[in-house]
Amino acid sequence: MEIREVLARNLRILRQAKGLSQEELAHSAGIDRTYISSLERSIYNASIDVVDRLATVLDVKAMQLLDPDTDAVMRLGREQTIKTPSK
Amino acid sequence: MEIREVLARNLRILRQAKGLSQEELAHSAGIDRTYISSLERSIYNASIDVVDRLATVLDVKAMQLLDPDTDAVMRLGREQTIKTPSK
DNA sequence: TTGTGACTTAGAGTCCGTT
DNA sequence: CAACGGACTCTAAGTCACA
Repeated sequence: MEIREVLARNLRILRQAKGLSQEELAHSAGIDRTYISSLERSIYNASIDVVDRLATVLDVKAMQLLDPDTDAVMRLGREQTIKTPSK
Repeated sequence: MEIREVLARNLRILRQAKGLSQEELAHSAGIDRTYISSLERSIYNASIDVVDRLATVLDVKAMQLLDPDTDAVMRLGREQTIKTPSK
């Protein structure tokens, strides 16, 4: 399992868990919409900087986006759905 | 704290814990010698593929190289020192 | 709303060397 | 053994048009 596929899956899981479209996520992270699409299709080896920016928007740590454990990531996604913005 | 600095520190900690030189690590991971040096000095934003290959050589998961928790990484480093190659 | 191709450019990553 | 520089190549980064 390529690391870029792990990122692709986690990205999509967490993005959908937050109810965001690729466009919304892209805008929040200051990244182009089509680039998000590319990442979710494992086209590129993202840099850790991009991973970090996406993680911030998705309310997780950068390291969690690279976690191959899908279940753990989905649990994380559900938490994020419940723990709404607040503050 | 920039993500590339986190990687830089973790890289150096784990590499030294394994008693490897930059050159040895570079060679084992199929990466250029000077590039490892650059990464440890936070010059570049590595791609997740490079992070993954380095993690493999260092006997850790890719996600652990991006862990900002220095103590956790050092504990990991000590474990790796004890649990020698074997096999 | 997303996928895809075509494109440009900034920077990742390599290879030579010296200090 | 590591830091550092220059010159190079290749791909990620970023944008646009269109299905």
